Amino acid sequence: MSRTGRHFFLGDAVTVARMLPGMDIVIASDNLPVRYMITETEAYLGEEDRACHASRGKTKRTEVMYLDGGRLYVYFVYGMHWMMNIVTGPENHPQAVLIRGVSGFTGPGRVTKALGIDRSYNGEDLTMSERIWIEDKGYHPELLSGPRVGIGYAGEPWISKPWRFMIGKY
DNA sequence: TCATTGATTTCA
DNA sequence: GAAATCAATGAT
Repeated sequence: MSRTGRHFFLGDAVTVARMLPGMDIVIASDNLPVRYMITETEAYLGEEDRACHASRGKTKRTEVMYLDGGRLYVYFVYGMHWMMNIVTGPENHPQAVLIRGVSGFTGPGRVTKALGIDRSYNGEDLTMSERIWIEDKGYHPELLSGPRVGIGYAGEPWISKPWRFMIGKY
């Protein structure tokens, strides 16, 4: 059992998004570690990417994405759902990977509900935290990819970028 | 297909 | 300040 360190998260969001499915999120909020295998991710790639929240510059909400990779970017949307993202890339390269699914829970809102993720996890450092981290068990299955969900406002070419990844095969 | 729901952002 | 927006979900 080994916690994934900083180096892994300094890669670009697409690279990290492709590596995460098959890896585990370990959450120890009640002092008892519980593992969930990541099954689906999406990459949001910097200020250029109109679908990325950082495309309109640094704000109070997006500032955590400007730190170096390995931290959580957690935000609230539609008045009811928390979204959990992992910040990637070096400092001042705002990128993140949305966790869309884990074993047993499909959909980003359901994932955060299952894991008990809320605002208190925003900025949490996955390389240091006592309550949440990532482990690589060496399982890296074949992935399917496709366009990201719910970002029609971003326009082309961003709508069509195949930056959604999920475990599966044809 | 529609209602829900409130923080964040944008516009004035 | 007020108005619009929104990485979604569950019910109808």
